[in-house]
Amino acid sequence: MKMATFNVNGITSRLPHLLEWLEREQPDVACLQELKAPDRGFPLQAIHDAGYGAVWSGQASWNGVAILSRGEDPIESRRSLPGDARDVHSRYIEALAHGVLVGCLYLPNGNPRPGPKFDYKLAWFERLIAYAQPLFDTGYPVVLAGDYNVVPTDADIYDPKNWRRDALLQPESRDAYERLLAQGWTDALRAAHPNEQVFTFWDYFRQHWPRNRGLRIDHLLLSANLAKRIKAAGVDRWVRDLPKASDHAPTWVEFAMPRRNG
DNA sequence: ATGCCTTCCATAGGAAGA
Repeated sequence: MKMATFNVNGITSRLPHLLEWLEREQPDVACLQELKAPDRGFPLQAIHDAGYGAVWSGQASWNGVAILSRGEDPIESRRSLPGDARDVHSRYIEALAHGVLVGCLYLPNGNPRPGPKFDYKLAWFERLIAYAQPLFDTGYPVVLAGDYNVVPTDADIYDPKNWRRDALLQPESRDAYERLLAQGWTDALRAAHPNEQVFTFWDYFRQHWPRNRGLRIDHLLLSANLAKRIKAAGVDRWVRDLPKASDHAPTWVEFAMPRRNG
């Protein structure tokens, strides 16, 4: 059982890459972020043809999240994060897929800082922390996967020097991430690769991809019962190397799961 | 301090990303 997260940076532009990736890697569940398309622009037919069911929450121009599930329709349980009825950004969707409750999130970037966007990021993070605690406490198998827009430590970036003032490295952002983990969640990539640098994002500027100047900002957080079943975790870097690639690469975790009946 | 490059929306160039 393999679960992945992929910030596509535009589902319309990236559809050929998405389909090529699904075909080659066959994730059982895929969380997508930055659809940058309204609901009616979601390419459901192509995704069905690839063998996946989907739920999605779109928005014109910005944001937008989706959950794909191989061979079944995900059962949607929620399509926004509670705690602020005025927040209309499409940044959270949740569904039951392959026996796991999957929360797919696109946490606000927060730049420029200081300012209202950084305040929004921290407020969104607090809503996530408040929502995640009772979810963890249910004991249900849960994955909270997505683009967290947080570089957890200085080991998760090629060189923190030029990013020191960026919202992704702020002590407040990192503290919020660590408080979320302190509820009991396991950062799958960190757990599977405790002593090596793993990047999931390389920006379009300054030839950062060819020079492997990356950041780790896409994370899969696992409930306790899933964390003990981690078999492997990694990043599908070949997708970042395609022409006209997203600036993020698909990031995944594989579990050793008991066979389900049927 | 800003631009770098890429997306969307629209059809020029601005907003946003990170």
